[in-house]
Amino acid sequence: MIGPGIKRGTAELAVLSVLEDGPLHGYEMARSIERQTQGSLRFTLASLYPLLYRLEKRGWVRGAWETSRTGRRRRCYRLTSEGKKRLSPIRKEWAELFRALKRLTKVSHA
Amino acid sequence: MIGPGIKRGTAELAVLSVLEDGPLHGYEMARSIERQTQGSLRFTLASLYPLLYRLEKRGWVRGAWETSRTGRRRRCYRLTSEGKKRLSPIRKEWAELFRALKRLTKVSHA
DNA sequence: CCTCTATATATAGGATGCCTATACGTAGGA
DNA sequence: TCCTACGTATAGGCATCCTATATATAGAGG
Repeated sequence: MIGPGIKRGTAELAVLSVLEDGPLHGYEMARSIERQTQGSLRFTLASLYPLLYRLEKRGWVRGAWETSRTGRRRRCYRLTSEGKKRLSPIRKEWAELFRALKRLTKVSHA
Repeated sequence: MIGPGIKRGTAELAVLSVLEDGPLHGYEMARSIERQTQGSLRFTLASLYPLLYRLEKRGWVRGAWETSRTGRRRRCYRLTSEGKKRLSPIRKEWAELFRALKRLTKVSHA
């Protein structure tokens, strides 16, 4: 049974997924998601930041302030081992949603 | 670019899809969606009815009161030609979301 | 007869997640 | 000087889903 949260949480899956490939700060995450999906999926920073705070509060990601060469302060997030562990069932839930919608309708998934 | 609405509207796609196979009343829609997805996707009637009113207001479905043999009154909804026309781009948008998430993460879609 | 379950529609109220708008601030090019 | 890119942060709004509740008929079992 797919929970209610899954039908929304696209951003959560996206963020955890890009963080799996290595630490990133918020601004770069948004860019990375947009680039990797060729512009299909975009999130505003205003939705990403609160999401990152939630994820950090849960212990799925950990943020650390750093200062770039140019002296700009930014918060670099990395996936925790807890977060890595949680990603797998989330992916399974999404796969289930895909299967369900595929059965119900005729959404191609090429 | 995937619109903001698409990341939710699972119910909309589901309802329009089951109505494509023939007219149904609300209660039966919920059963049909659950059955066709083998229980993976369920909606409460409390979310389906308001959705049907919205769809009817847009002219995508049309509801008609009918009385069953047993004398029970119920509202039978059918997909309008307008609704049929709208279903196709919605499916395309979902397919795009699937592709995007597939690229981003490693959601299997078997 | 009474109660329980299935059928059937309807609305109120709440939670959540994403949005726009706005704010603050640095760096670099025109 | 102004504009764009970079970078984080919060307030306020809206849509969609949820739970809870109301109403009402049909049929089965006690």
